[in-house]
Amino acid sequence: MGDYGGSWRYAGGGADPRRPGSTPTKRSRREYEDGPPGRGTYGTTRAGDRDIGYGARDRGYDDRGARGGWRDGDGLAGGGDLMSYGGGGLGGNDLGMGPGLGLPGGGVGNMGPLSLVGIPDEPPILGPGGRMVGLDGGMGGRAGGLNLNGVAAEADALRGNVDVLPPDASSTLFVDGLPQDCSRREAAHIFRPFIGFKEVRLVHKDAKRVNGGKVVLCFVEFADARCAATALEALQGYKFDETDHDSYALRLTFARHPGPRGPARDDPYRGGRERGDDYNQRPRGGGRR
DNA sequence: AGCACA
Repeated sequence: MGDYGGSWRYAGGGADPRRPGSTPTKRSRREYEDGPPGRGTYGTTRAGDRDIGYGARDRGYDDRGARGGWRDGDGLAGGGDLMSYGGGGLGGNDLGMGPGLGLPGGGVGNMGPLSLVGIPDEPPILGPGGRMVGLDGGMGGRAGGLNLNGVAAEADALRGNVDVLPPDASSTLFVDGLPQDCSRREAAHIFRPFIGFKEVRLVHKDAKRVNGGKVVLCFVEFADARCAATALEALQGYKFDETDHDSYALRLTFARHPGPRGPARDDPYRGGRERGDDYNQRPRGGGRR
């Protein structure tokens, strides 16, 4: 029962970037980066309808992605490579969220964070987008005609109901509860499927308890707060081993001091987003030069 | 509950 549970929603229901007809070629990718900063139309939230279950937690999303056909590039960053996901290109199963849309420099803007949760071993599901929130930027039209295969609940969940983000929302997630031996690569696999994912930073700290060992903290950078929020909600409580009830469950919050190292200083997108006060106040580069 | 990197 976190603070965020159900109290807000986020833009879901983007079109699947890989859907035919709007194939994100390298050329068209540029368009995505220029999505209008506007708010889009926030759908109303239906009260009581929680647990969107983007599937990250209840579908076999963990390992298949990791071992499947990732084309890894550098293996960790979200941006850059139009990888074919699960080896499938358009065949998307898995989460179907937009890894194919790894945007360099974080340009997702307010595109619906999720295209759609894939259903393993189901035919490809295209972006729901019944109502696409603020996605007019460059997807080349609305995502009509989806094929939801009659999964009504899924459709509802993905329709893209949005409320405002929590006040402390930021583009950086703080993730706790990773196993000690979790590698950066492994952590990145968890978040990469989410649109707007950029980077994972692992931090090894000593546990508070003296007898405790190390604890692994994780900071995940997203293109914007809404993308982060989507991942937060979807992965909250995510268990590494869902068969083992005692296994690690992720706890995700927004980072207290979102200090995105990126976007790079020359990234034009940088100006479009508000930054925390203390970030700007923070001394940079140690004094005079 | 636990928050680092530049």
